[in-house]
Amino acid sequence: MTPGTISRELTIGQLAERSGVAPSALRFYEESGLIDSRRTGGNQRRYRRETLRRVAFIRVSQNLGIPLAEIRDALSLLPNGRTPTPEDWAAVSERWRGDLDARIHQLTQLRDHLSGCIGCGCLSLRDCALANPDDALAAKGPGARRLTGEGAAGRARDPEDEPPK
Amino acid sequence: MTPGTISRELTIGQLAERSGVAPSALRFYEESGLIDSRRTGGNQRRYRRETLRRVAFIRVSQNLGIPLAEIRDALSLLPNGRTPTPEDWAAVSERWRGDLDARIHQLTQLRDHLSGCIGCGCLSLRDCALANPDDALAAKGPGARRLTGEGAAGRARDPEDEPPK
DNA sequence: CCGATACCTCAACTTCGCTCGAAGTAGAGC
DNA sequence: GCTCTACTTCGAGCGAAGTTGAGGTATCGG
Repeated sequence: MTPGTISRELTIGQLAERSGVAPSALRFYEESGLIDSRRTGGNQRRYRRETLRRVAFIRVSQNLGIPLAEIRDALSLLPNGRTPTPEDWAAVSERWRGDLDARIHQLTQLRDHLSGCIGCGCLSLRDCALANPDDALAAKGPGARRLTGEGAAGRARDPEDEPPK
Repeated sequence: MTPGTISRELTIGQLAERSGVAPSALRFYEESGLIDSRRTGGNQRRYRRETLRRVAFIRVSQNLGIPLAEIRDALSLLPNGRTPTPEDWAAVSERWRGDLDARIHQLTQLRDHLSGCIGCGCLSLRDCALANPDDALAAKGPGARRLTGEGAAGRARDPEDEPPK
């Protein structure tokens, strides 16, 4: 390589270090179709620098509680071939906006009512939307728990269950 | 049973129906020390009605992304023997307050900056706190993913990775 | 008193998101 | 050319949060 031309590609170790994601996880992401790489003559992975951005997006999204499969779908909106522009990224991010809004709303409600609600009998839920994961968001909310659809924690109001005092 | 004296206890089926949580899950919670029951002569479970409230709390907390082990710890603050008062519940709920506040803050930041941030290079993170799960909350944030400590998604800023256009 | 339905235990299996180890190969520095 | 480290694949295992099924027992309504 001529001087001044630094390698614009990353090895898996470099990508791991810079993204803070373990090589094993990166291989796993690749296997799952979230990122891709080209191979050297000796079968080693080389990543475009842009992949750093992809990995960052993946971690942020995971943090949001979105499963990898869904993140993969979102990433598939990015152009292949061409390096994504800020506009491309904005379009992808837009996907989470609704989730994000709903989730913030839900958590805010929860914060403002949780303590009182549990004690008072409201958290026997039903109308109290707090614990109510019937909306799509809550179901996909935090994490790998694909609460298997169906009204989890619904209809629990119990007139006979009034706390003492 | 004398008429007028309705059974104040619930079978597992009744608890399941009213809480929206499957019997298998309730047995699992019991095994994990989150709820308890007395047994009939024939070895069947009978739950105090108060358990409904406990289960509701469990689901709400899970929804927050808190693992069962931690929920168990929180629930252990409730008095044993005596039926919890609203004040008891408030104390338990107080435990999540910090998490809740931090999480809301994080998601709000994310919402307000996500699109721009990813495209602009900021989401190569480091200073941009958005994807940064170094704080305790994010780690325990969504779900069963105990991101194994260590700065996941840190130091990824790359001056050489400027998007085109 | 009988039968239907709901319950019991226990072990095995599932999904997600990885990690670990073994056995072997590539590539960079001296 | 040699060595050392970083890489490769593959299969197994893990932890969380349950579900499923087999084989057996309670309890309730008629």
